[in-house]
Amino acid sequence: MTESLGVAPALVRLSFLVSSIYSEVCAGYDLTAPQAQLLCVIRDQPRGMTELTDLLRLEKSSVSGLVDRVERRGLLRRQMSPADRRAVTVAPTAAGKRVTRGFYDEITRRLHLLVADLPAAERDVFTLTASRIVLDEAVPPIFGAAAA
Amino acid sequence: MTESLGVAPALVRLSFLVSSIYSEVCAGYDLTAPQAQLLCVIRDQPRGMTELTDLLRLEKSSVSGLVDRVERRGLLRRQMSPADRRAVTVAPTAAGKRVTRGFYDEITRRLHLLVADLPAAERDVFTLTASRIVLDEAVPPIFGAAAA
DNA sequence: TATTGTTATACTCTATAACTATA
DNA sequence: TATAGTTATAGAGTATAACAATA
Repeated sequence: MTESLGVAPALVRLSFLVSSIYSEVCAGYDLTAPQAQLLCVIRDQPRGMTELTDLLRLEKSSVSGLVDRVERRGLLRRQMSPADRRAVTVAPTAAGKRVTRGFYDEITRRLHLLVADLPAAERDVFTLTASRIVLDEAVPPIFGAAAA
Repeated sequence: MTESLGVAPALVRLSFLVSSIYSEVCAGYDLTAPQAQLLCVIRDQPRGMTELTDLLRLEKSSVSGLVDRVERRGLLRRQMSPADRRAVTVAPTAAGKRVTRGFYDEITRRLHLLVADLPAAERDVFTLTASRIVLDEAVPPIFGAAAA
């Protein structure tokens, strides 16, 4: 039997734990957490800079710099939009896709391990409640498919 | 009825959400997230630099710099240890205690709001499972009381 | 005028490596 | 020698403000 923490300590510590695992896996791919997040966001479809601003919740100048650094590593490229000559689209390169897939799969594996010891029913209920919270709060799809 | 995400997307997005709220509240107190975390960790008792290294999972030089910046704002002070003349103890000032209390209470309030719309039973089960995970994984007590 | 994006600047955060002082 | 902590350095991340180009 476990003593329950309060809601706030439980959430803050869980967030700290997940972030730690995320960063640990990032390091294995020579990525920083923001870089990995960017790659995950453009995984399914190319995105414009303004769109990335919303998804990552960063200022546009921050996105510019972040895209610069990942581009310099050859993991993504900027594409000019034919329709709007101001606009830029960001898409992963072949190397970027490989890295993203490896990273994504390993994160998934590591997080499954985190709940592996729980009874299946408890695990499912927990995941469902967490899903409810993030869907209710309109958290951007920074990991996993955009829609259900 | 909500469609459930997978375990990994649910956890990653929940962590992103909690971090966003954490940072938002930090901004209201003119703190960065690492600074607030430091203040929360020394809230209940003074800590040595090496101890902070373990609690915050940072290198000692990172802790030095972080303590420098919070000290410069007058929110904590370094105290010499009488027993070991190499050792330093970090404790909040009166101003630091006030800021920490305000920050802590607001984070708590904001996170309670996050689960306020859930049925009480679901909320309790969710909190218990989250507690189990973080206690099993020996997450450092970066928020809330150290022990149960 | 509004929008898209970049650049300049400044500060925080973090790690690695080298260092000082004490145990 | 080992431990506690700081300093030097370098790079990533971020925001604000000013800017250029296009719509």
